[in-house]
Formats: sequence, C-alpha cells, structure tokens
Amino acid sequence: MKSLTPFGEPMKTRIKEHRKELKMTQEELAEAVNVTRQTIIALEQGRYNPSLILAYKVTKALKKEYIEDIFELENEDFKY
Amino acid sequence: MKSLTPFGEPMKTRIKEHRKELKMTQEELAEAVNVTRQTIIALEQGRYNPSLILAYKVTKALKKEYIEDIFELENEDFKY
DNA sequence: ATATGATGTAATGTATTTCTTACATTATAT
DNA sequence: ATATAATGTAAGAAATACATTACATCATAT
Repeated sequence: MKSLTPFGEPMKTRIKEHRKELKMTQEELAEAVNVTRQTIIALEQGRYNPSLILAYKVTKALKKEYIEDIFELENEDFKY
Repeated sequence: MKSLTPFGEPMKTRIKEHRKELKMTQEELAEAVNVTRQTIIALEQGRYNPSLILAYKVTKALKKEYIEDIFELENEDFKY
C-alpha cells in the first residue's frame, strides 16, 4: 500500500504528529476543518493533493503559521 | 462578473502584480508552472481554489518564499 | 490604420478531490 | 476478556480543478 497521489508520489505531511501533540482525534480535526474524517485520513496518508484552502485550514487548526510547516513541499527526492 | 469560487467568495491573489514585476506573460507563467494559460487566467481572477501543489509552483515561479505571499488566505471580510 | 502580442470569454470534456455510507481493524480502559 | 473509542479500508457518487479548442477584445508598435 503505497498511497500515491495521482501524480505518482505521496504527499508528505506532518498532520498526524501535530494532531497528536494537540491530543486531537481525527474526528475532532475533521470537525474543526469542516470536512469528513475520510478526508483527514486520506490527507494523513498523503493520498492526495488537497486544495489550498483545505491545506490552510488544516494548518491553522494545528496552530501553525505557514502551510509549509505542515505540508512538505520541497523534497530532495522529487520536484513538483 | 464577480468571478466567485464555488464556495462563494473569490480567491484573492497577487499573481498578476508579481508576474508583471517579473515582466512575465501569462503564457510564460503557464509554461513555468506546467498548466494551460486558462488556468493562470482563472487563478488571477480568483475563480478557483487551486490545489496546494499548483499554489506552491506558482509561488516559486514568482520567486516568493511562502504561498501566503501570493495567495491571500486571511481576510477581514471572510473566514474559510 | 493595421498588424501583432497579450489578455479575456465560453463551452465542453476529463481528472481528481471530497463526500457518503458501511464495515473492519486496532488501541485503550475497565 | 470485553466494551468502547479511534483508526483504517473500500466502493460509488458528487463537486470542482484543470485541459482543450476556438474565438473575441485590448494594447502597443509600426
């Protein structure tokens, strides 16, 4: 189970780590962000390239300043 | 013509301004980012909520550090 | 005034995100 | 050991991002 996005690479995120630091459940995060739990699961697993606003809302729900704090966009392994 | 996104508000961006500072045409930006010119036009007009990776690529093509430098995500008028 | 390059509009199609529902597995506590 | 909460998987539908093509308008230069 590689959980690849349609562009061939998984989307790396730090959602799960930061969510746990805040002792939040997937369901709580989903509510905070106004999406379904399925969406949170898929994001944590890097299964897709979320919309900008969703990425932003997740970032804020996790108390971070920049989207780049949560979503890993630069990577030695690949270039978008 | 309000150019609203499906969620009811236009997505404000500073693409056009920064593109012009760099003396880039829409077509050049489109090529740099690997999308069609239509996509750039729609983005400049705030007609949709781009994917995170597209937002990132546009940001980098415009030589900015953070996505938030190009896409206005906090606004007094509305909250996502 | 006209040619040319840059920007805009519109219609239709395809790809991918996100939702919905339902069930399965894992962790935690009692 | 069993109940309960949390996480995961899967299939299908819905919404919307993005592509494609073709034509229209605007700006600038000659």
